[in-house]
Amino acid sequence: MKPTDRKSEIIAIAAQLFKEKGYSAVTMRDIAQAMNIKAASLYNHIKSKQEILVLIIIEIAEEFTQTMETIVHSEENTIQKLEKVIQLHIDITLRNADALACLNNDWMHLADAELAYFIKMREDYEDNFRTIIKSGIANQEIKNLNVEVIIFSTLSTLRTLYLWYGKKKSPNPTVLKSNMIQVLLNGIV
Amino acid sequence: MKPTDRKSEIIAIAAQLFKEKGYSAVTMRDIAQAMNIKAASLYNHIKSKQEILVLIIIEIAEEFTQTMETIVHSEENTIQKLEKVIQLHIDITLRNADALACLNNDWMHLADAELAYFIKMREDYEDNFRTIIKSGIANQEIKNLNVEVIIFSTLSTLRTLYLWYGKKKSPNPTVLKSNMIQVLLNGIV
DNA sequence: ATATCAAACTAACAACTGTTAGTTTTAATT
DNA sequence: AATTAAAACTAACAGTTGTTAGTTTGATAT
Repeated sequence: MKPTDRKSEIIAIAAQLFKEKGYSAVTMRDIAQAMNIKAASLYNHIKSKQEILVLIIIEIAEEFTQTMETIVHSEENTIQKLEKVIQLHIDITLRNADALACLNNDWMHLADAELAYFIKMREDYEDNFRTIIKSGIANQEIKNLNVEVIIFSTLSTLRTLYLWYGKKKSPNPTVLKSNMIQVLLNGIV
Repeated sequence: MKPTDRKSEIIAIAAQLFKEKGYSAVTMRDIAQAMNIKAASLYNHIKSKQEILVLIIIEIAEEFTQTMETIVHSEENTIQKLEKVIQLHIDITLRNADALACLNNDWMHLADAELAYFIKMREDYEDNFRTIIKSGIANQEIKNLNVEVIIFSTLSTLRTLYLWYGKKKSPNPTVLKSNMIQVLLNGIV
């Protein structure tokens, strides 16, 4: 019935719980109970609670980083690049909203090497986004507004999509994408 | 030197710590240490850790609720109302970014009555926002796009302002407000 | 000087935390 | 039927958690 192995199940369930209550508020016993096993049994599959967090966050962060790298170096115009970025966020949100919530809220509970790695990826991502916007302003494809405000308002929306998707009133993916492009690029007025 | 009483100091320091690590990851000993006292001494001023959370979140939530109520019932046009909402979020972010972070990330750790009260306020806030947008679309002051997408992208940006404000690259409040209005209302293209 | 009171302290608690060690169960392979 | 290995179990640990009880300190008012 379930083609995924036990470790993947643990990670999926943990991500779900982390989304609801946050990493620190979720105990190994909570995760175990959600799987109908005892906490100690989890350690047959994973090394530590930390490892679960790392596996949830880093994979997704790398996907963002790599796809953004591809987009920024492509030959498309600014508008097309921004549409690709919007698509990227919508895709990952639809595929793994729980992990995305975890990445957004619990990244600071990563330790040492992984924390540094994550922060580096996030900075690179924002720098690439900034490059797209600046070049768009230079070409006059984008209005000459404060670059940081543009980056911040766009990324804020895309990063918190997971909060809204799944609500009863939220539109289907196709409508979401086209309306999101309209709202973020052309405004609402 | 400090006109605030001890209880207010505890709440301010706790909000700061909650912002950095989240409610569950911050211990009473952490809060005490940041004040150079022992954990038990905190209980001369506050009833419980829960009470700290309630005091941080509810006051701000009520301010949002009340001001939004005033805005939605005012005689201004849709654009003016939206500008007032943007101003509201910027004002509170500048005045109390820590509490805002706490409201956004830790509201689910409220208990019972306060949790229900908070959720009610948040729903009312969103409903009032929806009313403004719908009436704006009806008047043709606002484009006829998906209402939920408009609400979600605007509120996402305004709610996470605290994440960006204070960064070195962030603009001063006046520039922030005018650019934010431009970006959110008229778009970037 | 004495009394007062807020605000600090020490000491301790019972419950809960992540994790380990060693054992038993379960199911597939030989 | 015997062997193996994955995956569950019980029991326990050392450290941390929020909180309480009772005591001492230090400044202010009498």
